[in-house]
Amino acid sequence: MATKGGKGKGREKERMKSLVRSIDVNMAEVREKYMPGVSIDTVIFSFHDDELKVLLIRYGDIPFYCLPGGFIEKTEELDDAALRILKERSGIGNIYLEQFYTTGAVNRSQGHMMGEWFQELAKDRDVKNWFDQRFISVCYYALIDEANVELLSEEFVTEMKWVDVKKLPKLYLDHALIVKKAIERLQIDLDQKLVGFNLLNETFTMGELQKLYEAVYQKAFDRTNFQRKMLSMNILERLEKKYTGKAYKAPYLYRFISKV
Amino acid sequence: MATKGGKGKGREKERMKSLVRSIDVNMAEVREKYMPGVSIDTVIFSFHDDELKVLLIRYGDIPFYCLPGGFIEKTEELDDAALRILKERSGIGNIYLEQFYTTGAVNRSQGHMMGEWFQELAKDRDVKNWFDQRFISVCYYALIDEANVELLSEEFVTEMKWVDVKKLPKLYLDHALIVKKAIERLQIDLDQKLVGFNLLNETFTMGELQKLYEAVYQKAFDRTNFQRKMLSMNILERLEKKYTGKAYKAPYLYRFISKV
DNA sequence: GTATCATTGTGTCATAATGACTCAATGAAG
DNA sequence: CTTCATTGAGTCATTATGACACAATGATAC
Repeated sequence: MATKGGKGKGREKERMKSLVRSIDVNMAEVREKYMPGVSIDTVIFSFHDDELKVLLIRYGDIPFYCLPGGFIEKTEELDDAALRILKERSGIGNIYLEQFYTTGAVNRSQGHMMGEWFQELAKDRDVKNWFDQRFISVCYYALIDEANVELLSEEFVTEMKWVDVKKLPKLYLDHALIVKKAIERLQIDLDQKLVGFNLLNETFTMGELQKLYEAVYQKAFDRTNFQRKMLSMNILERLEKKYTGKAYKAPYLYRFISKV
Repeated sequence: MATKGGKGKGREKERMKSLVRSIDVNMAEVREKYMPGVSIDTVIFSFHDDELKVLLIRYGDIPFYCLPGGFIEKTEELDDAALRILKERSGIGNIYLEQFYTTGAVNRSQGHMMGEWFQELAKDRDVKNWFDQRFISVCYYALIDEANVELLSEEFVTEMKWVDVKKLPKLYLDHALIVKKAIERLQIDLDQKLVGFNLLNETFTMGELQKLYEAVYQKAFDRTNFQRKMLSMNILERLEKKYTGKAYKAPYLYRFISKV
């Protein structure tokens, strides 16, 4: 996906603090600033064209995709770090975000030459030792509305795109496993915590809501029973009808009412 | 609870590898061996006298209790580290063990003088810097049968006991929060994964099973409906009656059949 | 205007699950 | 033999669920 320009100096400044920028500063500063051996990865879901998608990025010429991730400042809360990283990567904040898994495979950093790749990107600065560390990664997932997001890619990010979870390319290390775990967690949370808020527009039709559920659970539901169940939960407010211009009955629009 | 003696040289050797022993070896070796800034804490549940209990330990003269915890070797998988630490603390292995949360509050190590306490225990070795690190702790929970466990306390462990989750004393840092999160997770898992296996004897009565559920969910269930639900799941095998010597009808004994 | 058609909203029906009960059976003590 | 706490099983009303049927609707084709 093509990189879109930032909107102002504020945003540019934020970008300066990011993971990838960090390899451009003095390594001593990085070691001073960040927790060693611990990282954060985020699985950012969106829902578009009836597909559940995750945000993937690629650095430099590295031939595989990564989940947006970063490091934890020594004086920063875990949740805050995840929010900051998410903000830096996708440009948005104020989002539903949940920790769901911590991965720490010993070989996470082996066989992938991440150190070499970033060393190449960073040129004469010594970053290899940093990236060759074994990282224990605390994983969060987030849901965003693809339509409301302006993707801001960073200096060393050569690609950034939404990918259907059913068509994942080769991913960095165990990131495919992380996505799998995130979907499992999303399935549990979708019903219980009504996290669908962020994956749909403010208003939506019952059919759209059902397609979201079907994308997340990767199975079909009976249309009428689905509608009955959703309505019986008393979390939807029925609005006016939506005239689509299509040759069939106009569906009602709904909105979540339990924002509280 | 009084410390019970180990059974042999093998067990003694295992104890040598533990967290607390580690402060007795050269700090350079500790820094070489373990991941910096990352720890593991375990919430070990047992069920006895109708109470859900957690295992707490106390080091030296430190005036508050801790969850059994330890550090992760640089070449060790996270799950393996948790198993090892659990083995070292409680003496048992081969147990249901699940990661459920990672905590990393910045002030986890502040205001508690953990560095000072351990420095005192370790005498002339420099351990303060290690224990004054900010630790991000990956938390696991485990279920064990209190009756089958021989508690082995270690050199610097002055106390080790089972405590009713409803009567927790002052705990180290955010360990009370960790216990709370563990119970929440246990409530979710108990039904779905039938983890009750390890909290009861091989055979048990329906009343005992109900009391376990009531202790975990901290609410009462209707006796007859509970029995109906359990029996309808087809996971229990009815055995002979249990003659308790009490002045009432003898209940049946049951056993889980879905060990597969 | 009228017919057509995909889609939507509502209703039916059988079955399963659940919560609140009743009631007989039982095992030991007095 | 009576008493009594406890246990196992059953009843009944209510709610939830899965599989359908069917009418309503909004645009298009004629």
